[in-house]
Amino acid sequence: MNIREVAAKAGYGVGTVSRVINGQANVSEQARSRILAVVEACGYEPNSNARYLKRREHTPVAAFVMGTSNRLFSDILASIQARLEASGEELVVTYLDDDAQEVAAAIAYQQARRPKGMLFLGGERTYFREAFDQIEVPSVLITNSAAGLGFANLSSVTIDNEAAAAEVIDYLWSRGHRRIGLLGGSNAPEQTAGMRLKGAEQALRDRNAPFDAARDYEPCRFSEQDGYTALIRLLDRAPDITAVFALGDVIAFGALRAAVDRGLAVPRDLSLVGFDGTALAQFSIPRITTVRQDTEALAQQSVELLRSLMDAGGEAAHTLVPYELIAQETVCAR
Amino acid sequence: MNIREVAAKAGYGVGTVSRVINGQANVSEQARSRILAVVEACGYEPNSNARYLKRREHTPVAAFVMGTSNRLFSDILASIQARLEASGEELVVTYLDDDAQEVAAAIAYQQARRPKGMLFLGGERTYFREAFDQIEVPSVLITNSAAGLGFANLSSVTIDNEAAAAEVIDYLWSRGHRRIGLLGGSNAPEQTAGMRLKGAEQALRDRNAPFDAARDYEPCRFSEQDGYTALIRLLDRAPDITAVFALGDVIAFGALRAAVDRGLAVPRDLSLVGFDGTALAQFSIPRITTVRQDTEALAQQSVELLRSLMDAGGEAAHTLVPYELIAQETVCAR
DNA sequence: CCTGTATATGGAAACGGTTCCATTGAAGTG
DNA sequence: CACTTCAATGGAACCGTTTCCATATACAGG
Repeated sequence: MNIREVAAKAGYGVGTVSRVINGQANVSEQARSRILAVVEACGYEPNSNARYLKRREHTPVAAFVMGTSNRLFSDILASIQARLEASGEELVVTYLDDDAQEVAAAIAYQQARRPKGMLFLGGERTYFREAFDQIEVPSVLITNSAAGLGFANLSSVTIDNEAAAAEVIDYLWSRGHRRIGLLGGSNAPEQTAGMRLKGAEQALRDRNAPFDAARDYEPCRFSEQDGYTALIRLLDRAPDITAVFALGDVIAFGALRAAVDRGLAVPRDLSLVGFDGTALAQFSIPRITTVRQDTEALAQQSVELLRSLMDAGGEAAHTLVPYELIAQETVCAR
Repeated sequence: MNIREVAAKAGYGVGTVSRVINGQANVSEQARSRILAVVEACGYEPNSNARYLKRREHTPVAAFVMGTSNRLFSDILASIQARLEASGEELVVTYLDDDAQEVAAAIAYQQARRPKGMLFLGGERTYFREAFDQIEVPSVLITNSAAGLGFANLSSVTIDNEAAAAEVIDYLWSRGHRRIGLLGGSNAPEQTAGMRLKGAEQALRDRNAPFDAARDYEPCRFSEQDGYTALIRLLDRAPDITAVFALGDVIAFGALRAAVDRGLAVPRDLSLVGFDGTALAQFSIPRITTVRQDTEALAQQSVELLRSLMDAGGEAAHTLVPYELIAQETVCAR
């Protein structure tokens, strides 16, 4: 069933049918209803390839997810998907390891099909600047800030990671912790973990805390296994820390396990704070004190922003959404 | 840049260029290398819409994920994605709640674009039979068996859920547990949880265990929150159970939290077994005894099966992959 | 040298939409 | 009534591929 058959059945020309389908003006009420009746009866669906070919648009919105382990991203993604679908847009998702070559190749691959827009969830490496150089369509980084990157096509929707991290340090400090370890992310300064790191370090410096990044900070990827290994390494190097701030819940979850395996009771022997506010923190034993990111708000803002960029164009924008420190069971006073 | 420009630049006709790009025979070595050089130099990428339009194929493989909370699915999905990409295929992922209307609509929507094939991850409801009625392209259920459904287009790749569940019961029984509660899934008999339920019930009956489904089984969705609530309800009803078999790790994770909140020590007061072998079970405190599904094998078999169905057609097939009971820390002897 | 077969190539047609231009008829205007 | 304007419509051309058919060239066998 194609548009010419529909036109023949309805007794109109293909042009009129096309106008009806796309809701354009200059169609009589009679033509509209007659054509819609035929469309309905035949279950006709326009061929999206032909449509996109002619419109010279391409594949739908492309999303890239860096790292599969991060529950936060599944939650956000599901919400984004629902929102796009509500307005009849498709989403093509690519899962990636946080690896330079792979990311660059995937972006190139997707962009060759000229998507209307792209979304990026997560990613921590410094290669970002380079991989992003090739981006030509409106794109939104989610949970990663693009504010400092200065690309005209790169918008972002995040929480204020720096402030949130400072708040975590403030919280730990007020509970008497002085020697605080940091866990997770890379040292790519513009990316999510980098911002959290920066906020935390600054807060520690502001209080003249004895913080030495080389000793008290252990970078790692966002997965339970990496969090586990990282805490072991951190404790070997800095056994006198009384609290650990893990820059993500998955990391904190792995670290919690590592602490217990080392015979440390949490929070009695070691306090722990996570980040993201996922189910992991909410249901683990003990419940992990964390910073909740509003996944719904992140999804909503991203979609809204991307749509306005795709439809109307305009400058890249950088939106902040609220966060909230959730005090649970993995921090105690010293 | 389109194929005609490439042809002109290389000094050949469009037919030859097309043959080169698609790796077909009857092209001279000289033509091939000359054309490939031009393609390389211009960064030419075939327009996928035009290609699909002409080939009368449509959108790429469509995947449906029921429920966002299941970590198992993220893992499998990432692996599938990588495998499809390796052979130049795209994957369009739709996340869905496990809700009848939504699922039916999403299938209809995707199928209207005539994908080459479809993949389904999870899903527990009885509506499946009806929603699947409309499926016209080769499709593979992953972790859900389609063997009993009898649809010609519906293949499946799963573990033997019935046997695995029986093995869990066997394990608990051998540790002295007689009153065993079951948690999770719906009572849709053909679906994943249904098969596990059936296997577990049968194993209990085989041993003349005092199992009463109405009392000792509490259905729930695959999320931590649902697992939490479900265990509370189960314990209210059947406080004398000594072990709980949760039909998924997310459920077990939530249930573990619920047990602790009720003041029950796991495993001393209550033993717990999960299912899936995700990071949740591996890192939780205590580590949850579970059945590991080989996500790589599931992904590999699914892709292989789907590809052969898409390329060569043929009968629906039902593949089993191995599983493994992993005894960890949430079961103790009675 | 002629014919037959295999290989290499060019190019038109077709896939199913959208869009633009031409045409028609009706309504509005002086 | 002649002339303009405008809404409604039809249909050809085009988007960028693939594919099929026609043609050209090479080479083998008789």
